[in-house]
Amino acid sequence: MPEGNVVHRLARGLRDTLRGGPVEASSPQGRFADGAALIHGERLVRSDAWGKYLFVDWTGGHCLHVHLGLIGKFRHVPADTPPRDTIRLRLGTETGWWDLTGPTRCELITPDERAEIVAKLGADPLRRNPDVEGARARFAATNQPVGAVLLDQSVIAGLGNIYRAEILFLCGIHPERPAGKVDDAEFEAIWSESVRLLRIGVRTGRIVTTDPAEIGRPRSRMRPEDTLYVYHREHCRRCGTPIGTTTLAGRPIQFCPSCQR
DNA sequence: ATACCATGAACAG
DNA sequence: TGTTCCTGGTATC
Repeated sequence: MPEGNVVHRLARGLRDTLRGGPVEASSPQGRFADGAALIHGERLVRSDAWGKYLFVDWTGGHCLHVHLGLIGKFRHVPADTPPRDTIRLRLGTETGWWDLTGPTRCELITPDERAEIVAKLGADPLRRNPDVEGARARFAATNQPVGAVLLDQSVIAGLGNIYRAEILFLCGIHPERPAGKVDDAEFEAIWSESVRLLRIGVRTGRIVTTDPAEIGRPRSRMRPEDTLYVYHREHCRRCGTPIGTTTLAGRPIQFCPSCQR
């Protein structure tokens, strides 16, 4: 269940473990047998994440496009792990396997198709030159609730349901506020928190938004129930106020009625 | 054994 | 806005 941090971490993991040797590719489930056959024996050239989209380029010119969707996983497992029949794609070298299950998309695409996907994505806080001004302009131009805009991948790419709730909490902004009424300082805070939190998410491999000083232990040793302020909580982790829930962009979002205005 | 739910998004209407 | 797809851990019988 991935937000941008997971996909960027994945891109890095594939790069680090598959680089060099020819890859062994198969589709135990069968639904990607043709694609796996085309990748089989090739070498990884590039592994790249844009928001929640993963692109892996191979010698021979094939580009593998993977989107994990809500339930997809791409796990690094030991070389002796038996293949389950739900594995859409298995990639590996002697060091171990990468098993892909439950993706929304797993396909080989052309450079043009890749460019079309990337063109639709907004500023990715984890990439080099994100279009922050574009995101700012989109905020200013809409009266959609800010909580809905944060899920729109064409504005900011990589945030999901957990990050949107936590970022708005940290910025003290009520999710139903129209994005157009977010002022400049608040937009800057939303952006800088997106960058900060996603980076922590890539580094640690999980979403931790709470302040280690506030919790009293380092992120690496935080209990799961202490890692978030509002998402899926009964009470605000900071002030104890009962959490409110509303639905934005078709999905539930939690907020603290006391901390967020 | 079965039901339900989840960090997503494409598609229909 | 609602429906659909994909998997697997947990809850419930």
